[in-house]
Amino acid sequence: MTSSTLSTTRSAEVNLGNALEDRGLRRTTARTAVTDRIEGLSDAFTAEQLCRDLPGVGRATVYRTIRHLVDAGALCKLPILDGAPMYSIARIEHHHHTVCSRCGAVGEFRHSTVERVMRSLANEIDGDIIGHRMEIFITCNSCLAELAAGNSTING
Amino acid sequence: MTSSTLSTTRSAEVNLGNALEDRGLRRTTARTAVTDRIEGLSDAFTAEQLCRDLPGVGRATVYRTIRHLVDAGALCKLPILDGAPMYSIARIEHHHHTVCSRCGAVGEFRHSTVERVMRSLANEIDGDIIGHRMEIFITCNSCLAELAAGNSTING
DNA sequence: TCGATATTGATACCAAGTATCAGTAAGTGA
DNA sequence: TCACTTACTGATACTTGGTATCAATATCGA
Repeated sequence: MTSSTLSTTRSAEVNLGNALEDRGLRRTTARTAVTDRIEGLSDAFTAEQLCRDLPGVGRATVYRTIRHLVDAGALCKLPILDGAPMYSIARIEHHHHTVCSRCGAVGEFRHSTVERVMRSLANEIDGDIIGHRMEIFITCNSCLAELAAGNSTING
Repeated sequence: MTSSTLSTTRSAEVNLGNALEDRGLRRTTARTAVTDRIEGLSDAFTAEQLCRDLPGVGRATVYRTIRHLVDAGALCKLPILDGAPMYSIARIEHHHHTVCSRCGAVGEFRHSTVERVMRSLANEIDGDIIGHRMEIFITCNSCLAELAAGNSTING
């Protein structure tokens, strides 16, 4: 994480409740429970995980609140190859994701070169480009550490 | 489509039946029906679409055959933001996809700059990069033509 | 406080995909 | 060609992820 073009800066000012109010939605106890829980999570999550974490809030309400937050641009929905999509708080406006293929941890990053490539592709793609999505699959540092520890225990 | 770095070359030699046999799977009438149908499609497709097209083949068999083909690397599975994943024949070994957000048409492309960006990101991402995925959302040329025709009829 | 209305959550439902398993087809050796 | 083993099939039931419905309830401005 050395280049100035790469940013994973986290803003502490994310307030999902405000994002809902800004869209004219009421601040209810159920919605507050959902947004508080999401803000308390450090990683990406699935809708079902949130339902399990909040047994006092109905499934329909959890799904509805997530949808509102995605519509508001406060959450990003990340389609996963197998299984339910994951959601993460959109802390950086336009960004891409790293997904650890071992533990599923999702990170955000932004790299100016990716945007430059998109501009250069614009001349070469048949049709009008209206957006793009990029995911980088990694083995994250903590998994690498675990793997190394595991190997040293087993093998020597 | 002018640059030599961008390739959408289609090889006519794709044979999904062989891909299955190479994995030690039997060449059965049901599997042949599925692979023939897929080879006859010009565009990406969903599993359910294939089930509808092949009423004589069981749903389970269609899903199983698709899974085998994906495992064999002969099909690529494309997670879509909402709805069922789409599948397309993997004609180019490593490639990315363009997805028309109006008609859903999926194209393949390969661009050397994308790979260069990946190599430059390797130094800057926390963890080991093991792969990546990129989709470009477009309005394809035929949709643009349709839209233009529709506008000229309605507005002028 | 009142009343209009947005919201909730239990429930039923739908779509996509998988597990099960008895019956069948395919390959193989005699 | 036959018999036999084993892979494969497909009907079915099930699971998972998510949405629609709707009566009851909470919210918030007047």
